[in-house]
Amino acid sequence: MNYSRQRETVYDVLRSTKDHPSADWIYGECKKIIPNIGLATVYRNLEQLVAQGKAIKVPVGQDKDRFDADVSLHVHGACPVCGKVWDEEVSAPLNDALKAECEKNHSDGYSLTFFRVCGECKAKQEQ
Amino acid sequence: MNYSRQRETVYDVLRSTKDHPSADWIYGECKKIIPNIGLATVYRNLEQLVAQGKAIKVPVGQDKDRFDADVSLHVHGACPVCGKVWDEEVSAPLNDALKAECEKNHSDGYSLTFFRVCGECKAKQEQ
DNA sequence: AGCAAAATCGAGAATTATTCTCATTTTATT
DNA sequence: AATAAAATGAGAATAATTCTCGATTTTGCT
Repeated sequence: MNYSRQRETVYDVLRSTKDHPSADWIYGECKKIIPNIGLATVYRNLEQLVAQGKAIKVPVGQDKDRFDADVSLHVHGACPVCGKVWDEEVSAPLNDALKAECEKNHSDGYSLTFFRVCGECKAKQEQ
Repeated sequence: MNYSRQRETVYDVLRSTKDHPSADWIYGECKKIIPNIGLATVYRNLEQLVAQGKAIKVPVGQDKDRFDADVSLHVHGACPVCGKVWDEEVSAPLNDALKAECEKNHSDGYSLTFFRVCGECKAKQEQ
C-alpha cells in the first residue's frame, strides 16, 4: 500500500468528527481540501481503512453506510427519525457482560445500537 | 389498512423461517404461492409490517436488508464472510444489563449483533 | 347483491448508494 | 531519470429499493 494524499485526507476528515458520517459527507469535506477528489476515491479509501482496521462501518439500518474512526468496541445510539448516530455511554455491568459474552462465543466483535428519537426530532414531533 | 392476500403471504413466509431473510428471498418464496406477485408488493408489505410492529429490519451491515418476524428484543449473530444471520442466546446478566440500559436511557429498543465467522465459512477458509 | 371510495396491486421506470472500468497520474525503487 | 506498481478521476455499470400509474381488489353502505 502506497501513500496517497487522498487517503490521508479521507482519514483526517473521518477522525475530525464524532458524527459517524456517511461517505458522501466525507466526500464533501474532502473536496474542501482537494477540490477535484473523486467520489470513488473516497469509497475506495474508506474500504481500505476498514480493511486495515483503522475505521469501522456502523450498521444502523439506515440507507447510507456510516463510518467511524473510533475502532474500539463501543456502543451507539441512533435516531430512527433523522438517522443521527452518536456514541452512547453505558453502565459498567453492561460493558462487562458484553465483553464476557464476546469471549464466551469467540466473536470478533459486536455492534450494539440503542434506538431513541433524538431531542431535535422529538421537539419537531410535538409541534 | 385493508386485508390483502399478498400481505398475508409475505407475513406467512417471513414467519415460516428463522433465517432472517432478505426481501428478494421472501419474494421468491411468495412466488411459489402467488406466481404473479410483484417485487414492489413484497417491499411495500414488508415496510408496512415493520411499521405495524409485526416485523423488524435487522441491521447487519450487509448489502441487503434482513427481516425478522420475531419482534421481541433478542440478540443476533452474523457471519462477516457469507452474511448469514442467526439468533444468539446470551447470558442472563447480559440480557438484564441490556434491559436496564434500555430503561435508563428511554430507548425504544436496541440492536445487538455479534460478528463471528460461521462454521461453514471457517471450514472453507482452512482448505 | 350493487356501487362508490379507498386501498392495494403488478409492471416497469426511476432513484440512490456503491462498485467497476480504464486511461492517466503519482509513488516507490533502482 | 527510468520503470513498475499503486492510486486517481470521471463516468459508466450495478444492485437494492422506491416510485408511478393504470388496473384490480377490498370495504362500507344501501
